[in-house]
Amino acid sequence: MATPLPRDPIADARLNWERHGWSDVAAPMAAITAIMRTQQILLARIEGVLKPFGLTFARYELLALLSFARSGALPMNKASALLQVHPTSVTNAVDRLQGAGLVNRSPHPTDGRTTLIELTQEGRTLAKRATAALNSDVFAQSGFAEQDVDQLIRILGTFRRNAGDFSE
Amino acid sequence: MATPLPRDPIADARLNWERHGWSDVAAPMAAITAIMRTQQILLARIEGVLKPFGLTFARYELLALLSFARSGALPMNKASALLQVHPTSVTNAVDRLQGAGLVNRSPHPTDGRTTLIELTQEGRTLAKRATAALNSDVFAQSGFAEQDVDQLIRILGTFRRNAGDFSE
DNA sequence: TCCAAACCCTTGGATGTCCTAGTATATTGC
DNA sequence: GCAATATACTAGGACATCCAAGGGTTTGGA
Repeated sequence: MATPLPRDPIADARLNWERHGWSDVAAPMAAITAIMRTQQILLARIEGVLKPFGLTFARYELLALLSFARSGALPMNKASALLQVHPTSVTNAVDRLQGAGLVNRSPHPTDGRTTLIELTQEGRTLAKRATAALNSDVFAQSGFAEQDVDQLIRILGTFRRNAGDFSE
Repeated sequence: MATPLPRDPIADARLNWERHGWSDVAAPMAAITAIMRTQQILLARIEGVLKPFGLTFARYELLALLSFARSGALPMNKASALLQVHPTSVTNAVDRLQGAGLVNRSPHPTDGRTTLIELTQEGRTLAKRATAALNSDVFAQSGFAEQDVDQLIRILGTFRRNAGDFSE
């Protein structure tokens, strides 16, 4: 980990915004920049925990998604929609997971366009172990106070709904 | 924009966590996943606004940082520290900005190891225009309620300090 | 029935991030 | 004063993401 900066760079950016007469958007700018930076920190932690398993976050997410599907299999376009990433990203992740023997591709029984991704036994086992590691090493020590976790879920949930992620 | 999902995938993930007996970490898991997804949405918006200027977010951040430096110039290692990205990422961004005529590299007057990045006149102008676009098209319509912006700044500020971003 | 439009996946290209290693310059300690 | 250590930047490689384009499969309207 790098040496801490003497001052908060995002707070400084906010001051710069105010100095330049953009006070009306300085706070949202700071909040959005903080989200970007926080994501970066969390991603680094997650990748660090997953590295010993030979997984990246993208691959883990796919593995976890499959492990929660009753049949252990999902169409690629379904996975793309649920993970909210571009179809090519799923193709990429499946290629690597398949290369590692964690998933298999199989044709859809009724739709010739669709490819199903299914967990292998090793894939299911690895997903379980990786999840346990994330639970204990990241989620159980998130660094957020309990009531702040609730605030985040509420605030970001509203944001995501307004952004068109889901309708419900 | 893709069609909204009928259900919130993160809320579903949380239910899955609870069903598997991980209730104690289900909420932080949901909060962290929400941060990842929110970052993705915001980044896409920002990149969309910057695209007409021929900028990406990474390049914009560097340009903006330089525009706030009194002299319009910074050592690369300083930029790396303030933007909190790897030095090679700064090298990459400077290469492209320099290719576009927006910044120049110049030797540090007293330290032969150090390279200064300085804004060109076009760089300064473009930074100004891009910032105006972000202010009006992203930050002024962030989608966060005013009090939620304050909550985010507080919660994420505490998190970043605890994560070692800054000491203050 | 049949062809155009819609849909699904993959390939190829551009960008960004990080890591590791290598070169050059400064600083430190003996 | 000089060797050992530290610092600064860059080159090459692995991954991830997106976009654009292409080939195969389905669907739906004329």
